[in-house]
Amino acid sequence: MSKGVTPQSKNFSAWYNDVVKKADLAEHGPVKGTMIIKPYGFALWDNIKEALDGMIKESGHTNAYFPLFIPKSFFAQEAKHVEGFAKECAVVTHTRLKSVDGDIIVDPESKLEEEVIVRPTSETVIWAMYKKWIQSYRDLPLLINQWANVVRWEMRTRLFLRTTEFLWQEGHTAHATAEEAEEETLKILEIYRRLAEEILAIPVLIGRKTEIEKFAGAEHTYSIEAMMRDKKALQSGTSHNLGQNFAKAFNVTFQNKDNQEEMVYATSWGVSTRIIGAVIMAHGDDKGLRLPPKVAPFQVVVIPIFRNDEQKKVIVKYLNPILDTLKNNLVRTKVDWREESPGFKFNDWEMKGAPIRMEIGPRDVENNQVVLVRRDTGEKNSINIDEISEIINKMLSDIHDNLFAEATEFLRANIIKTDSYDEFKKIINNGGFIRCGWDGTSETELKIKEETGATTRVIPFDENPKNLKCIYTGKPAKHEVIFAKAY
RNA sequence: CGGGGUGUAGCGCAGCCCGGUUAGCGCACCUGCUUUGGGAGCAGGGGGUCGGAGGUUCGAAUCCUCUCACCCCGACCA
Repeated sequence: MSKGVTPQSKNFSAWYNDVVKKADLAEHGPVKGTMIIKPYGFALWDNIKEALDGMIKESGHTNAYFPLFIPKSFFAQEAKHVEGFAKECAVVTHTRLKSVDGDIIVDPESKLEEEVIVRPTSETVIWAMYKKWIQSYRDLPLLINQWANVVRWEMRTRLFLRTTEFLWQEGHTAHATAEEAEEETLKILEIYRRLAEEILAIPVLIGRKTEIEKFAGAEHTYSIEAMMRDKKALQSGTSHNLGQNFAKAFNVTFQNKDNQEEMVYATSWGVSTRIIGAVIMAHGDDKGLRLPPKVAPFQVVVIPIFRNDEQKKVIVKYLNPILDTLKNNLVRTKVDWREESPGFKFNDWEMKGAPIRMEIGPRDVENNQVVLVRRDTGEKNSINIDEISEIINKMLSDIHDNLFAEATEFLRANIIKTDSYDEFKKIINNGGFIRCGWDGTSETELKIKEETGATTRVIPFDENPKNLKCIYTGKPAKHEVIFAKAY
């Protein structure tokens, strides 16, 4: 096993790092906390992005692009927002370097009058623009999304989960009424749920964030929360109802049908490259990644097996019509012609999580068959090439369903209801989500966090606080909440 | 920012305490032959001046001073 990865059971963190590296997804950049997303990892992101972008557009949003740089003064406008981000902003103070005695230094003469902030998120620039764009109710709703990079100078970073710079989409919408903004916020949350469950095969809990956990500057925040295989939570997408906070901060008003001036209502929402971390940790096993077929860079990886050039020629000839068939069926296929042994390639593609492996050797050519091996179950079958497209399509869909079912069962089995704080502490220690009553106060939340490391993940939509008592204070519960240790 | 640690070949490390010929090892890489249905073998080969600067010394990867970077643990976070 020396060539494999650290087993999950031994050290989940080490397993994660090993897999990211060995599956060739990403590596560290030269500046602390930065990440190089390698071609295989980026192909995965591209597929996720394409799926999400499609859903965002389908629901009436259009893409645009706003600048990376934001004037410092823009951050003065929304107090809570600043408070939330001030401690992690990269600030541009100079615009030039110069060479002094062979050393490169920042040219002091190039100091900027007003420093420029590298966006940690784009609410402020976007709302400064929206002010110009919105005058009438006819300008609303304004439904814009952008794919961008943002920078948050975090203390502790981990590839995909928390990097100094990350990629994401951020949606920013403006509405005429509070109801419409709320509807939008929930509509997006549903898109995120579908992305997680229907595309990535990751079951999620959905609900509202508490005051403490909500976005800086939001009225309230909704999120999708996934359970990783170490039973910790990963917030995988958030949708914020910003109320009129940003409209007030940037003085964005419109005239309604009754000729009255009103403040605009806003939402913002985002999914980042962090979701790749969710894919890794929700499905991966000790052999490596198990990628959901809908986003796997290669859905079928072909391993040709031959002993000499003549056999290779035979395989190529045999393979060509099969590849054509798969291509016509829009199956993403890769033939691994590398000069490595088949055994090496089997392991390598298991590490990389390719959903289906197709082995083709002399035996298969002779019998008009191919060997298919499922990554999720390890199941191995010989099939006749005449049935190849139906079988592969079915298998890809089965793999998705199976990954989802497995993760759903895992989630279900590890959400525990309790009313005992002792049991709460035990469960949090061993890993798992807790569903329990909470008195609704931030004090209680903070104390629990301090004592156990667990935070509230969401107030689930299907909560039922009646007859429940707060897990900590014993007072009547205001809400039923999910507590867990989170990434 | 507090505590701990590490910088020697592309990667992972040994050597350093007790200075001394051409600085080693594993993986990776290159060439050749044999292999190839679960991580191939043998033979040959290329590549580093030891994070940086200064100092001690006949001599420094090794001792001293300064400095830079990164990693791990904490407070903060999608």
